[in-house]
Amino acid sequence: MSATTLPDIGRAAQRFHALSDETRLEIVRLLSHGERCVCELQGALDAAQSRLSFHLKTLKDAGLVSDRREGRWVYYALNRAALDEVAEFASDVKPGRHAGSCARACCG
Amino acid sequence: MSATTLPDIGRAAQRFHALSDETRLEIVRLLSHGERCVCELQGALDAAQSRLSFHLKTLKDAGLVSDRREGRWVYYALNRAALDEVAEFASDVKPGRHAGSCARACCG
DNA sequence: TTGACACATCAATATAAGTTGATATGTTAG
DNA sequence: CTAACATATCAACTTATATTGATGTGTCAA
Repeated sequence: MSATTLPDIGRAAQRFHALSDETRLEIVRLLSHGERCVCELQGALDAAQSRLSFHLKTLKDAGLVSDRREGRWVYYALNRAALDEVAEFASDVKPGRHAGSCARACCG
Repeated sequence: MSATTLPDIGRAAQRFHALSDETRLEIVRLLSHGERCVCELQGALDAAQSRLSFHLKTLKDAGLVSDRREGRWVYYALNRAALDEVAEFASDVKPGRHAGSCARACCG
């Protein structure tokens, strides 16, 4: 991922959007300790079940988490690759990474 | 910034939200080449002026850009520290960083 | 000091996202 | 087979965001 050819800016926006909600960030924080089923998250966050389900779907659609059914439980886990992409975007875009290669590039 | 004490989750959400819009990501991409005045961005993005102004304010409120007036122009530039924080969040939260230290932590 | 320029702000509107409560689906225990 | 559980989905509603066009503010040049 290079800053000159940012891939799929729409996909990046979707990932950032998934991370733009406090409830979802709490979920991510909890999942950073390992996979969890919905009911565990529910207990930890004290959130209505349908609400949690909605946020998990948002995270999943953005590729940030994956889910896995085990019996009646569904376990969610963070997707490391997607988080890498997020971090990569942020560092690729930092000024200085272009070493003056394109002083007035992109702006007419 | 450590994952066990994610600072100000609200602030993180605000930063991610600022990055959750394609127009704003384009702005960020342009600014990654160096500071730009609004009219340059306007030309590059073919966006209405008030629209651009709105998005720049969103980025500024989130601390992702700073502005500087020079004569009649206002130049915007990326804020490296804020981008660092974004990248840091993404990497702090990656599974594996907790090395089994808290197997079932946080979940009752 | 007037006019043009660069930008910000506002009000109105349109669209998207989040919450809630109810219902549906799949799974397991009895 | 049925009841209970874990989760997903849906419809209705509320709230937040984005877009547009108009107006306001600061700055410069003539």
